[in-house]
Amino acid sequence: MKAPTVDDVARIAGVSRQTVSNVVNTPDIVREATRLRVEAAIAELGYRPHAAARRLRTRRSSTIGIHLDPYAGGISGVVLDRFVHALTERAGERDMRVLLYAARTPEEEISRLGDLLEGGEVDAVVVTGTFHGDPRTGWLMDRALPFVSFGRPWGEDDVEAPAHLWVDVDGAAGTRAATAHLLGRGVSRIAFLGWPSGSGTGDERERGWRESPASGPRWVVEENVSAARDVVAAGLAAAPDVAGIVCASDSLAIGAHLAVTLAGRTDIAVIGFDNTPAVEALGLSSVEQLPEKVASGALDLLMGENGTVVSPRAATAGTAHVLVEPRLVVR
Amino acid sequence: MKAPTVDDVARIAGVSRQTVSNVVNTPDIVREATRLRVEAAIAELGYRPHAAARRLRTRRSSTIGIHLDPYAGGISGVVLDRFVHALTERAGERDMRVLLYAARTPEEEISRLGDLLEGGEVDAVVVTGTFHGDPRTGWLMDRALPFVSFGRPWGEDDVEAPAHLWVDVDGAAGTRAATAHLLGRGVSRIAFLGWPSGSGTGDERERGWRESPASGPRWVVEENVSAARDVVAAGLAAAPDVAGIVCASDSLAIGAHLAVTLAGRTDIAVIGFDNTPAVEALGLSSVEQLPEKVASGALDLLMGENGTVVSPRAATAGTAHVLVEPRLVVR
DNA sequence: GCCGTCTTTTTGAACGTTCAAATGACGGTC
DNA sequence: GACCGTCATTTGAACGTTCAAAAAGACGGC
Repeated sequence: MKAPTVDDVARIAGVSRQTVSNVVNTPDIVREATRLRVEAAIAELGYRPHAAARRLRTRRSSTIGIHLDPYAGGISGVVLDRFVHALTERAGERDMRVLLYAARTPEEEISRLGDLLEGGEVDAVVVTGTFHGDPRTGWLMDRALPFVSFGRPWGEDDVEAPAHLWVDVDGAAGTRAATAHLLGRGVSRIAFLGWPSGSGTGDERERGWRESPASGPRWVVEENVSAARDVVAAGLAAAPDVAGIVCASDSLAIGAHLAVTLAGRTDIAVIGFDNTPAVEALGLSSVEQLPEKVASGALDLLMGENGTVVSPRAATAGTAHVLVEPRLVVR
Repeated sequence: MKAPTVDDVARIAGVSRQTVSNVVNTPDIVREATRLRVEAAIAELGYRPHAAARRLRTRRSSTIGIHLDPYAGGISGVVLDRFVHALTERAGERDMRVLLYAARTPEEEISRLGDLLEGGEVDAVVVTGTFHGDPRTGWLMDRALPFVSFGRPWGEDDVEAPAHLWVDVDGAAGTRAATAHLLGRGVSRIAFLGWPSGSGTGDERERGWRESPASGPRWVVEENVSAARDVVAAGLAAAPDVAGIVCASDSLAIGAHLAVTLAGRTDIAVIGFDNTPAVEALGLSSVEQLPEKVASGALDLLMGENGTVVSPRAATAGTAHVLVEPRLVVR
């Protein structure tokens, strides 16, 4: 009843331990006849390599860690979840596993990161939701631990001289596309509904609208559907000629949609950001972040274009980040 | 620059390997003075136990595997994602990790399950989205591999003589509560908007409404917002006295909500199922599945009430499943 | 038949931990 | 003072794999 080991397979096939190992890991260096004999023995016994023994010897876990925030309940979590899905699929293609870990605070997360990385539980981690002055990235860099962040290193550096590997979505390009789409349909008075200044992500998204040849008010509100509805209702009353609203998130877009519907102004086009199931259900257009591309980019940075082993790219300008161009989904 | 091992710590603290191991794993059997000395040495060197070595020796990975479906894009994925979040948090409290794996078909999933469980990569798995005649559960049972399913073993058995460990949400109780809520508010003509018969989950949810003292039509449609909208629009035209709609999912509820709004019948109450961010944003009531309780239940079944080691409960009647009573969130 | 080269296979050791059993220290009892 | 029991600590071995180096085989040329 005990699980078979390389030795058991070797005995049956009449070869040595190491040859069995070679058949499993580097079949091309084994003579064909031998290989077939060993493969038959493996099949007969139902042999599976023991992951822990392999990890111990190779000092690789073939596992990537990713943090899950305490579930916020809001719409925003959906993008992260889609990213986790995509990461799992892409990682599987490279014979990698994805391990989740939970932490409520950056401090708790740092402690977890230490356990996981220095204990050899994971080979690298993906840090999500970075913010200005994030203690996690600094801690990881000090120890030269392999990681990539989903979200750029706000403020500290940028595209020119990256402080570390990162992947991000080009928020400005997203809102620029949304604004251009409305302009192309003859809408000229286009408002932007965004968050208070100071969040890197929000400022980026606003920039794509501001730099477009569109005129219209800028409305500001916290991430909250009913607050957004009220702000838009008031804004429309003050500026009734607005004919399109570009929003920094789908939550805000839903609020705007409600205000527009209640005011009977269904002629006004509302565009969201994140393309969550909620706006899909409501038939609103939205900017799609393409989490699949973000996931592929993260793995490329950590493992090289086609690598199956973690060996992070050096953080030198130009190749140390991936900036994904989002796509406008028109409905 | 090499990572310190138990031996390094032992040398500094002037004790043996095993004593260091005891300080880490069973501190109470070590004399206080010794323990403090060892702890100081651990802190000084920044020692972390090497996960792979521990796993190899103990033959435990302290890891639970969970499958992620290919991302469907729809609203339904949200419940599973919340469950994964909750499972990760609860598992962390018991010193357990959660490993994700992807698979597109049941066959591919079975192959993955074999690798993970028999290779010692995970101690147990959580199988989600079980269906009638599911090949995965049978395969796992044949090999006596530890697992629990989120979703009951439809058809093959049930509460009386469980075939395996399972956790599920009591769908009938959810729609019963929704119907009762409407009845309590004086609404008597209550329709049910559900899926075609045959899916265990859908039939359960319908049952909670059918067994309630409510009269009203039963409308059937695939899981699709615009199809639901059309069905409800037609249904309301035929039965204008309907004053409440209980739905089998939030997607259907959004469709119903759209139909109700377009028909100007905002007096009609619509209740969804899953309490996703989308219906929250729209201000609809919905039945909340409480994924946190499902996650706790799954771990209780796999590890015992307070255990920190996987040792699945025997599948004997009464204690081999957890049926979570959902909660109606009124908006 | 022997040598050199290249390919294929085998051998010994090591990865870092914990289990199981042995040893040592210390009081208490007869 | 010898013996016993309890508690604290140490010792040797084992978990299953792959690395690095050594050995054996195959093959052609002379």
